[in-house]
Amino acid sequence: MNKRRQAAEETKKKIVDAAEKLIAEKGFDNVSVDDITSFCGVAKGTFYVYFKRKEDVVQDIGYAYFSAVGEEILAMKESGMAEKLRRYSEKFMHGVQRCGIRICRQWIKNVLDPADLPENYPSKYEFDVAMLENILQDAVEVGQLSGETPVETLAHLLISQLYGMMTCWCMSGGTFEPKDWVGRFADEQTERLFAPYIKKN
Amino acid sequence: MNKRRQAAEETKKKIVDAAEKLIAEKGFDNVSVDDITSFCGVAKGTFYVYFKRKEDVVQDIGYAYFSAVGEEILAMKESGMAEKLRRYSEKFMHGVQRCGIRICRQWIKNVLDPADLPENYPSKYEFDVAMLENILQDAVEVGQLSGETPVETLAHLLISQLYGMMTCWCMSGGTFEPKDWVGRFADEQTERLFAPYIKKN
Amino acid sequence: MNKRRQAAEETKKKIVDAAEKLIAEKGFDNVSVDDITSFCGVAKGTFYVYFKRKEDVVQDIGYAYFSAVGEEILAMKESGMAEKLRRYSEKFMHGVQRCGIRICRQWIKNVLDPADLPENYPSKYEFDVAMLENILQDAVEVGQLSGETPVETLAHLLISQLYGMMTCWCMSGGTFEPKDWVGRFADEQTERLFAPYIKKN
Amino acid sequence: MNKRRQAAEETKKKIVDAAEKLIAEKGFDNVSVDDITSFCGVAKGTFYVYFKRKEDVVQDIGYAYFSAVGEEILAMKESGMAEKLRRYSEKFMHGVQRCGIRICRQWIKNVLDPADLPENYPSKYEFDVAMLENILQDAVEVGQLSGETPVETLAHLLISQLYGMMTCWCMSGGTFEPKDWVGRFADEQTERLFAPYIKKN
DNA sequence: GATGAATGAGCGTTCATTCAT
DNA sequence: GATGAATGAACGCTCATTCAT
Repeated sequence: MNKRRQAAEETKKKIVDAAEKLIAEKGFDNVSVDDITSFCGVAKGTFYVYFKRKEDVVQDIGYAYFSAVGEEILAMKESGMAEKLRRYSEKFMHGVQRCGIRICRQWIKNVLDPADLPENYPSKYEFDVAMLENILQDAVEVGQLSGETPVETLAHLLISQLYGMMTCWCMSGGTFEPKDWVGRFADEQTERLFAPYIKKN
Repeated sequence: MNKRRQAAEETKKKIVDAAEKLIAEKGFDNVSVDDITSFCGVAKGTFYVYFKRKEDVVQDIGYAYFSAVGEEILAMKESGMAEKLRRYSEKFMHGVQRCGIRICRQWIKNVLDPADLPENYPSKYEFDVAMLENILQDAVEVGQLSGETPVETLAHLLISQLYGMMTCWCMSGGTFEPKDWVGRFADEQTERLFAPYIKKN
Repeated sequence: MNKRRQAAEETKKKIVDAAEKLIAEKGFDNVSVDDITSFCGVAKGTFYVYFKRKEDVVQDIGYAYFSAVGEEILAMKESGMAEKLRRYSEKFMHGVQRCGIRICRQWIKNVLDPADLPENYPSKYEFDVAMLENILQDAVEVGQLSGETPVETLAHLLISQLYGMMTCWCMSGGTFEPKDWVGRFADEQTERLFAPYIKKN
Repeated sequence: MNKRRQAAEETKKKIVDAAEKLIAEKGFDNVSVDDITSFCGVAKGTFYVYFKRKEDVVQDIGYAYFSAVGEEILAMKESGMAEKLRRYSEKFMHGVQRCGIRICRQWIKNVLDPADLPENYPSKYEFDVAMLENILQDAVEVGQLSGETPVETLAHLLISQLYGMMTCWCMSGGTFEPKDWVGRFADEQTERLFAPYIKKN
């Protein structure tokens, strides 16, 4: 039933939101599953209906935001490739700042030490790559990128750069302004990366 | 007897050094008391001979360094008050950088959340204030500061500023250079703070 | 309606078959309800439509086989009582071997520790006794056993013997050949048990 | 202190004895650490002072018996090698029977699936091999076995045979009489194995 | 002062079972 | 009848802390 499904979605959202709030505040290690579930009024076991392991909830934090970014870029029909990429990078780093250091730290940790993630459980990194692949594939189809564009490789490369920036930002404790870096990246690195495949018209 | 005292001092130092090394490397939460004691080859219980709680060991990290700083300033018989204060701040922040973020974070945590510290167990913050009071009191006695100098208040104020800087440095992940800040502080804030009490001669 | 009934019967069979396969392979304790239901493609809750507790599914394993045995004996119109009993015992132990130790162990466990079985949920033991009672009652009616035959008592006694053998076989890990034992039993114990009530003709 | 040590030894024994009793009765999977510790009146955590993991306690069951066997064989100064080996095998299998199937099953499981045993935690298998090596080495030194005897290899071979018998005995549910097998082994296999190294005098 | 055995609260995780849809 | 989201008790294990020796 649609209603059942919707209720479940809401429960999951309650858990993710509680996790986001508590982890951003106290750090991943200082928040227990019990804290999260009792904060949002569900049973402890319910957490494990939605996440195989405590760590996995972190992957879902910011999901709504980052999904919306993907949609937004796909909707930019009038814009050139360079602009799309710059906007994507900007929005991405904005999301990073929005989620905060503690959560980013956990994202990075999960990438560095993927442990035994169940197959059908994509890390945030994989989610991000997949979304960018979508964007690039779409650009190929509407003729903004050439048919030879190595979509997968480029997606990995750009996302890696963004994760690198996120990491630096975390390690720096959040001082430097990612927007400045993004500016430089979009104008230099990224453009150089994509230049060979961008079609002029 | 002296020998026993000395042996005890050495045991404590072994523990503190082990704690410093391990915490700096892995973070306070990821180091257990067992890790610390087995690393330096003493029994678990010995830890609690010297520290009431696991957190307390952090207060002693850097103790030797910060003590030496105090001694050094007191020995600067020829220098003016402004120079002493500037030097103190510089050395202080140098010690902060030397101990590293993970340890500073724990210092700050202990100040923010003093919990149920046993009365006769001064936090690092209190230790630092007391030392600065010593320095200021000495300056009053040698006539560098006026007899009306609110020693305690000023000590708290300056240490607070330094702790503020330490906090910023931690939150920034260690990027910005505290020395620059110290320069400005010593020249402006600190001087303004102490100006009314500094005696000209 | 008939169709619905049939569909339900099939669902139940799917569950029992999955349970049989998995339990025989891994043992009752190492198979979860989730394992069973996801193995046969039904929802977790469906299991509880058919069984009040996880343990109860074991009672239904081999049901088809043991039912068929009962039918077969009832159909042996031409045979004498001794032959019927011997055939029943043989077939019974054959079914036991067929289901395997792990499942038998669980049958025995359920008999030994009936816990809070819901009233209308006969254990396999009760099912077996009831079936044998049917066979004996039929024999009384066709004149093979005297009217004084204590049907219920005898059924319990014989089934107990067979369960004893099953238990021995389980405890022995399945080495000795139950058929040999059955041979001796049918010829000695069983015959002596039933002798007073078997009518000669 | 000796007293402390002794008290600890007793605590460990209490735990092992409780584990032996409960596991032999209900099987490893149906006994929790809580069951064991509360049965013998110690705190849950105490269990983990002595054993890294729940499984490890099984390795210590029967320890006293098997140690005594080793001592006994070493004390058989007057006996020939063949007799020593036969006695060892007999006593070993007697110990196996004494501990019961459920515990043997767990021993075998731990050998088959050593998981991540900590280095200094020998499995029962390793303990048994080491003890037999001792016995053989002693025999070499007193001149019963030649200097060329491949002590380690032979120890492994004989223990493997005994474990093979234990496994068969478990799988058979305990029916066949290990003593008979041992008889044959000691007379045939074992003697053939050791024959080339036994010195006649 | 030093020890290390003992403690017990707390954590992450599993899973049989319930029940509204 | 079938579903699957929700539950909560129970488990294995960790670890800061206490205390008799």
